[in-house]
Amino acid sequence: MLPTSTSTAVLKSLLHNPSSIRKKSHAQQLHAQLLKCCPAAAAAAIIPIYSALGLLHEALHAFTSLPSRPPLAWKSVIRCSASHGLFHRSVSLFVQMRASGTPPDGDVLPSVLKSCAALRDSKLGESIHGYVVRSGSGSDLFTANALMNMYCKLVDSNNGAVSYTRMSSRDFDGRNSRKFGSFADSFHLECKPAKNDADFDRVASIEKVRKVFDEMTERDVVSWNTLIAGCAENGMYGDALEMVREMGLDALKPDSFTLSSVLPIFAEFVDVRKGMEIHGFAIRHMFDSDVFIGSSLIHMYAKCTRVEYSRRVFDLLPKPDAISWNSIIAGSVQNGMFDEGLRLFRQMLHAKVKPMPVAFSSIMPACSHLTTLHLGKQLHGYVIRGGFDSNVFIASSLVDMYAKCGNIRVARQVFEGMQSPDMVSWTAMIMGHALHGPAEEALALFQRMEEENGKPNYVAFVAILTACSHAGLVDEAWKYFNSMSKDYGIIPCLEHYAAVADLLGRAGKLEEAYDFISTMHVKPTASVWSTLLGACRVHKNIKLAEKVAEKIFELEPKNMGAHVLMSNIYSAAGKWKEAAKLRMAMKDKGMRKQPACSWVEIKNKVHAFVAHDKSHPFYDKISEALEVFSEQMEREGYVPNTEDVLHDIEEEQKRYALCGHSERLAIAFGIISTPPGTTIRVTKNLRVCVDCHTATKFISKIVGREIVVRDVNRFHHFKDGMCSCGDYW
DNA sequence: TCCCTTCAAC
Repeated sequence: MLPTSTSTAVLKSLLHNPSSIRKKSHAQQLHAQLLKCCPAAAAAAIIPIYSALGLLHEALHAFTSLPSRPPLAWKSVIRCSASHGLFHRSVSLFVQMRASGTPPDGDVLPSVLKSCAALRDSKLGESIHGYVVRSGSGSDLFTANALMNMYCKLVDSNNGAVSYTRMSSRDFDGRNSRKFGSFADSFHLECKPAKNDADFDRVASIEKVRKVFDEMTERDVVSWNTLIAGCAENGMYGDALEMVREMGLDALKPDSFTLSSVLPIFAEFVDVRKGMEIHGFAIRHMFDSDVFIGSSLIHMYAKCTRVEYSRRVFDLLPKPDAISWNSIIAGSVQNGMFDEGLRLFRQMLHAKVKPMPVAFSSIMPACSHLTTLHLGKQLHGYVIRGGFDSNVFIASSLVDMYAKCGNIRVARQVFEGMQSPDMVSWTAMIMGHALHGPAEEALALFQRMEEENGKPNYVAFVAILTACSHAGLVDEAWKYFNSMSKDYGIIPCLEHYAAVADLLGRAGKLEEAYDFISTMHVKPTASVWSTLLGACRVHKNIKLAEKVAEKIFELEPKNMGAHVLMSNIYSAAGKWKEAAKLRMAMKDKGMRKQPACSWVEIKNKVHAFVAHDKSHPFYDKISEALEVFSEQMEREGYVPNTEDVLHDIEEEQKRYALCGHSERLAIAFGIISTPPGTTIRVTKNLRVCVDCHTATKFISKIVGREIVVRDVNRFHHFKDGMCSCGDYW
């Protein structure tokens, strides 16, 4: 507390030593006393103090009361605005400052440049750069660093059509460095040169950064870090790592900023060995409790599927911040630990850490995967209350969540409500329509996207090809597949090939699919072959199936799906001996068939049903309802399709077997547990069988309900006896 | 003045 009355001498000494004032109340008292003793000079004297304390409101208030504004007052409010994230204000104050004839200097330019960077305003940025050069501030270290940072941020990040060549760990080649031993060894990574226009744009922009850097007469660790981060963020990984070594030659040690810029590179390239070396370096230099490094390490380990290490790093952080929480949540979700992700999210809220907007897009996929619409809706509520709903990332993940949880209408509503959807939003929506059908919606949206949003990226093509595949649109698919590389310069990757191969197979063009897969430019995976094996079953081609199965067993000798499919193919053809042989082989290899399971969400609770499971407390009621449905269905012309029942048993038993299918139980339970007219949403871990598909169509008509079934591949919307998949799946 | 985290994927 200051004395109530301070002598002019004390006031003067306080003003000369403003860092001694650390509290808002002290600054305000000082201000009051200044106003009393020398009102004319009070405002000008107090502004730098308010600014230094981050009291923007007070500083601006004093600033507006000033009739004439000294340079220090201008600088203070400009810097304070920038540090509060008020970049527009900071820049407009700078413009006013110049108009007033006050000459800016190296003290203020860095924050102005930072504001330009944050505003992604390249025109403004370049004009400020011009000013920097003219005013001779270009040689100022801080200004030059800020200038580099600005150009890093101005690199066109709008173009999503970039796909970098990923490399495996064997492409790393350790090289010795005198200064940092094994740490510097980590920084050898050759990257393939940039391939497409977007890459060239980025490289060209980084050149501007490089030019500023090269012309600097004096460089510090920040200069190097800025350049390294700029390269790393723009995919120039090799250059980034090379520069870490170069900075060592400049006798500068990488610091925690350097490490957190390069760690994502090893995350991106999934090289846990190199990542661990950096972890070791961080520990030796006591950087490991740094939240920035911690978050990068969590991310890196998660990317390398070592979530348990991520968890250890997280647990050792003394004070995890919102970003560290988000990293561990995202890492868990991305590694399929959805429940764990949700648990951590709740824990974060419990720890009174305010989730940052991105946390919602990290956790939302957990709801999408678990099909827990009620949780997704809760999160949506939280998002709206937090005012995050205009955030494009969050809106995109909401679109995805609603689509994956079966509510394509709300997904579309959220999408249409977006101010400026980006490529991800469009892609999520197109994928949503691809999964739900009809495919025409997806095709129309793709066209709209090309008109409104410009170039589709490679994921957008995955989405549109998936849509074609789900609807059997062979010609359209070829059109997109060809135009992808011809018109957009996107090299097809496994997902594109997989979609086309899947489509050819479903359309019965089995040989064509086989040739396509055999000659594609990417090594086919077992899952690609598996789609063809599935097609062989549908189209009853045993010979090709055997050939395909062999390919799969070569790649994955214990592939469960392929064993089951192949054994079913034999059974369907009456080749019981071969089927039995395969089953025996599975037993010998210690493989167990995945049980069919379906889930239905009733009153915010998820109920699970395993085929023929009688343990549900309402089993009798469910069974009774199914019998009633069966009678009505047969009156309406339903004929059981027992083809999918592959056991060597009597027809009557087969019919009984069908009624025990898990989705049938889940649907029946949904109907008897909800008021008339309620939509039933069921998720199944396998594909729906032909008979259940037919039966569900009848049931939807009989009970007048919409029934939405999500199987491993897509959604089926049953309504009035029809299905949105058009019976093609 | 610099660094970290985020979406879409048969």
